[in-house]
Amino acid sequence: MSDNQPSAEKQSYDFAEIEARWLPYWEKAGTFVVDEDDPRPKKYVLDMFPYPSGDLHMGHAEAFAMGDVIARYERMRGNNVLHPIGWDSFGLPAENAAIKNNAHPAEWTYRNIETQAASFKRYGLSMDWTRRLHTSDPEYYRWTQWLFLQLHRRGLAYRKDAPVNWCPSCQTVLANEQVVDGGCDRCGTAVTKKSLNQWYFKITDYADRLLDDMDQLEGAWPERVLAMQRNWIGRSTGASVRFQVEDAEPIEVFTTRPDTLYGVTFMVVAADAPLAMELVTEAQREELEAYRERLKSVSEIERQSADREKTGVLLGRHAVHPLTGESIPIWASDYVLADYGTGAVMGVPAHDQRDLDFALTMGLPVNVVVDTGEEHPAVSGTATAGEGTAVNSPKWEGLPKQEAIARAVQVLEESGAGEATVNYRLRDWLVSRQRFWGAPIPIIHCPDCGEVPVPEDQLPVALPTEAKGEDLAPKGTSPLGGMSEWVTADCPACGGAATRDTDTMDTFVDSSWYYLRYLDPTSADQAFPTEAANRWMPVDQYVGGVEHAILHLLYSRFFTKVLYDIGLVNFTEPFKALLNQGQVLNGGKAMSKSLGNGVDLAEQLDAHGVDAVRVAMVFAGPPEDDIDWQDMSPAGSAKFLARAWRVAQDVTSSPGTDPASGAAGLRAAAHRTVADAEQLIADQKFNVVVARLMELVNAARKEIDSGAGPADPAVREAAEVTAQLLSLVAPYTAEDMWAMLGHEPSVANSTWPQVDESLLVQDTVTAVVQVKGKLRDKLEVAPDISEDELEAAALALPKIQRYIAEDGGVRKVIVRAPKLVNVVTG
RNA sequence: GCCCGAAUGGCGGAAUUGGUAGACGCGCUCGACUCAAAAUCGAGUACCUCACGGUGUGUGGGUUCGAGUCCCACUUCGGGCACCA
Repeated sequence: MSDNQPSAEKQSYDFAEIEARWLPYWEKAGTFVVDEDDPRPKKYVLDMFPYPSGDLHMGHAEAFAMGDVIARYERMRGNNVLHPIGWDSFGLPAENAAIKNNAHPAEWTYRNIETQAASFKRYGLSMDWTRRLHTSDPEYYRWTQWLFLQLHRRGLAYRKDAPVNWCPSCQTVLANEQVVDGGCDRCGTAVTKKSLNQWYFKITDYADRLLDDMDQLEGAWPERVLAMQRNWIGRSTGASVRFQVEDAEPIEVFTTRPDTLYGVTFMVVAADAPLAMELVTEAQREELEAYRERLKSVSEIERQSADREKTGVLLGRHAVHPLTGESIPIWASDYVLADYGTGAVMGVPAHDQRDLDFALTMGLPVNVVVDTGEEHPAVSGTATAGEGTAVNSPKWEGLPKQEAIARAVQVLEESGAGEATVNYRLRDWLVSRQRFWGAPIPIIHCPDCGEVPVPEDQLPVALPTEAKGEDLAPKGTSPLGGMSEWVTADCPACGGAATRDTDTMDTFVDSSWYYLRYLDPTSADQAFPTEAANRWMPVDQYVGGVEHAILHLLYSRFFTKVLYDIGLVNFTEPFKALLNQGQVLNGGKAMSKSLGNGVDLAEQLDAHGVDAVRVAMVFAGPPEDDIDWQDMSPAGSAKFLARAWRVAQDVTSSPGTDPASGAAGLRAAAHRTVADAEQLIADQKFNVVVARLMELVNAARKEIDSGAGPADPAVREAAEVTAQLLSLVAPYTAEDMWAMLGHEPSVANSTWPQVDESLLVQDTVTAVVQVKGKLRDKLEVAPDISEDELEAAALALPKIQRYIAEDGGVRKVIVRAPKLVNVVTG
């Protein structure tokens, strides 16, 4: 290793030279390649894989710096660490670039991947590059298709006609989760509704498990992510109630407030649901059709606005109240959602604000059936939805809310008019897309046999490689549909002429299982090896942005549960712990081209060095907080790194020197730093780890310059500890220090320093003396001082005696030996 | 509207279980070295007060010998969901 040792004469810290020395070394030595047969405990540390949009940016730099701290720490702690990298490489931007440049999306995609890969390597991440994967490789999406077929086989992938979210700009459908504030989450265009036949995954079958299994994640996932998922799944308990209808099928509704049943004065069905057309009388048909026509021009953003004026059409038909036999008018309105519950609701205007707004607009009666002590809703305009006592409700008169609900359910069940029900906000996952650059859905449509899965041995259904430019332009139907040679296929069942399904899968399908593919990314026999999955999974630490709090994480959790049910894995949650790193802002705002406040990562790396940028990222604040580039100082970080490096350079003792005889103060500082770092890393306070390291470097500097001198064994010990701890954040500098100190590379594979507990025991501790809770004096005492001794010493202090005399004597003394005495006077 | 989270010097942020508020860094001031500069090293830096001392962790209350930390009410900011019956 003599090649790697800097020459003996003093040089100055040169990050470029240090980077040039170690980057090729790690690659050549395979420092971070995982040994599957390593018997040590496993740790799977995973960063959310990037989308290849141009080069890496500041956000990547932060997130991957955090993940690498954890991976490197776990490695030095004696674990066999799997820390892989790959690319989420299907998706729209590649397709748009291809249309613009008259090229195939693969060109843009793989060029960007190479750029990013080179940047990731330069960034010094402790990745196992041999496991690299790309979701757009046929070798990968073959298995995405295979998984689709497994879901299909179990009835979890199905097609239905339904109103779907449609982005007029991207010319494709969107999942519910991809509609943000009524707009497309990619381009922001207002989403419209369109009735289409589309593929869905039946995630709703897993709603309960997705909720209940969150118990496993409690404490290890950010609370807000768990809250968002709970909210998204939105379980509400209540009752189904059936209302008989004159000359038609009964209408079933869902309600969370069956106790308000006596307050029903009307019913409403979703105007855009087929049910409305079924119920409408001939006399009202024309009016309903006109209303439905008007609704088509209303954007989702408008429609979702809660304070919008209520509109609706009377259907001319009446339902029968199941308890009173009263006749109830049925309306159609757009304030009722077609795809939640049954698409119909019972209107209880007194106790539901939306129903009240509707009733007041249409002049419908408002009957109070829960006495909450508030003003009559018809007068106040505010529905009373809170706690209260049932009134005008013969079968549960006088009961408080919760009891009334229970009683109402019982009454409904006895009368056969309804039963207790659970409803979810979660909808099935719409997975088909009318775009080119994704995994084709492996289904063949046969005029005789219908929907036929592509046989597994014929996977992958590969994308055409010659398509380019205008071939890929969005047309409202999949571009694949225009490639007739590709579309034509023989039916696998009957051999007759048939056509391929021309839609591709949502890219979130690709990313729902990639963490399993890393376990054997090149396998041509299986999606992933079950044995290795059960050994490596679940991921011990997942790191990524909070923007995936719902979509990707929910889908991955769903996939894992499906795989568990199929018997392919023996765990039910994919990610044991989750760290959401914050964003890198500039001037309080997210960096963006339109604001012109972007900071180029490569320029910063050139100017300050990789390590300085990484230290700046980690030191700027707690990992989960947003950090602002304006508040950061990569130059300051570089200064610290140079300081640390010089400490190692100044060490004159030989490697292997016994530290026992070294300066006691510095030894204690070094061991205290290691002990603190362990706790701080467990608490994910990486910024404080850096602060502690700065203190240690300062202490070592002082010892060298004005203490025991550079030859003191404690200086070597401190330098070694610094190199090891620093390697979590600044791998290049640390590696160079480690080599200067005469050790074999790599510091990344060195053993985490052992804390000598006896060095942490201090000779004296500072006891604070308070009078009535205010700090008045301090005492240096032995750590094992008795309470009586400490009290006596404190009371004997002249300053304290003065306060006692002034304040009228001692009333009480609280002693917490050896840290504190509080004298209560008066 | 509902659900989460946050608020500490000029700035980013520290502060196991309630027990020295402001670690560490940035910035700023001064000094050493230098012909000079850079780099480096050292000292100082919450606020008020000449000082003794006093005041201080978004606001107002409370619990406690003692509160940044616990409880109640509120304010502001950030995030999520939202006509989900």
